[in-house]
Amino acid sequence: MEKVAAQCLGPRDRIVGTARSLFHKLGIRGVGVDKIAEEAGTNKMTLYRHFDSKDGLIIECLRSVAAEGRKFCNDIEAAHPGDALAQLNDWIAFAAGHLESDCRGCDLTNASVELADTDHPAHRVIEEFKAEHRAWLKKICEGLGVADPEMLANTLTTLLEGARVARQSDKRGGPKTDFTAMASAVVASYARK
Amino acid sequence: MEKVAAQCLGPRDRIVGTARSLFHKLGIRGVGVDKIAEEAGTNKMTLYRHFDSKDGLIIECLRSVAAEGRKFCNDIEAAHPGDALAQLNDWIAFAAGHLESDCRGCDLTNASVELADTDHPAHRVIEEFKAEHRAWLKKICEGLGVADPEMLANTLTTLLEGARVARQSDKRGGPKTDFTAMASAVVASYARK
DNA sequence: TCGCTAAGTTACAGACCGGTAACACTCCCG
DNA sequence: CGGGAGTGTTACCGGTCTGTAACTTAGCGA
Repeated sequence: MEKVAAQCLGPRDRIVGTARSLFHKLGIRGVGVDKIAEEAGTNKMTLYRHFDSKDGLIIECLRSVAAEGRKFCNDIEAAHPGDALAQLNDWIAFAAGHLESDCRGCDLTNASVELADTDHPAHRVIEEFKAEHRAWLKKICEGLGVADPEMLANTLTTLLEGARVARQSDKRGGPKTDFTAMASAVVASYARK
Repeated sequence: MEKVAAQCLGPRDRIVGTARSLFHKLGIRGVGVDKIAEEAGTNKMTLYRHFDSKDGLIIECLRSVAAEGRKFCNDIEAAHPGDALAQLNDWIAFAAGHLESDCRGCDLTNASVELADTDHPAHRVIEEFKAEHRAWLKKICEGLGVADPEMLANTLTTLLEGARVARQSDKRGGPKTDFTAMASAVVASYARK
């Protein structure tokens, strides 16, 4: 069959890419390793030669998602060196773009909901990235010179988290376009203080 | 065994109560009908006499959660008739209380994440309640006389949605206590306009 | 006491899942 | 040309899941 990803990548990368896509669409518990392997143009044995278990594949996928998130942050920072306001606006625009193009939310957040067991190693990866991202946004907010940069950063991340998860249970056009307005209003209110 | 709910209720109510509790703790896909029946002090056959399928039980549980949410709204409204600000403060306090006492978030939101298939009938129940709740909060915000009551209501619901889902991937003390501060700041900034 | 209904019990079917064993193949490097 | 690592293929194991069948028991009203 070799559905889509018949790219010139090794089996391992194809498996991670396919798994990420399927986990995103169907949920982690909604797809089996057999389907992942087949969709990646390989088979289950090869999958288990690269990953010790499904859980191992899951955390590899989440790490990959986190790495992408870090890259976005770095790109934003590199695009407007020293200009905190431009960086924040880019962050808002990037988030809004995500909301527009995709209605299944954040893979890390979804995983934390699906993997209810707190002891699951995936939670470490998720918590680490979320904390890192909050700290990064806080640093940017500090560059704005507002009164309470930490609370502004927390408000913005919470707002984004809510918008992304709400998009899955909100069938009006709402959250995607609303986010920019809500976030901008929050930023403006903090800047005014 | 008859774990906990050996109350004087019919099997049906015990099943719904137990299912809600287990779905909440372990996730919908993380618990089987057999475990639900056993924990409810009955058995699988009786469960299937009252519900046509696990999906049927799921939507019954979600309806029950939604009904509880409506009751909270009604209680808030009844406690401060005509006083929109007091109602809003109650809503914030109630939400903060929820964040403090529970770290597994909103059952409806979690279900919308777990049941990735958009055609699943549960999504109808979830979307309906979320829309209703947004409209209810919007009505209250209109009573405040602020400039843009709808955007304030959307900001607050999105903030709560984010705080509840973030609580599952945020192991610092954060979201619970932060929510009151963030929400109050948002309300204040809208009132000031 | 009779008889009906709701509930409990046991067993099972069929599907899917994660994970493994054994073996055949291909392709690249020396 | 030879050999070994990486990959593909098939079959299987044990467990769990939803859902059903057939039968027994308990309670309650007439």
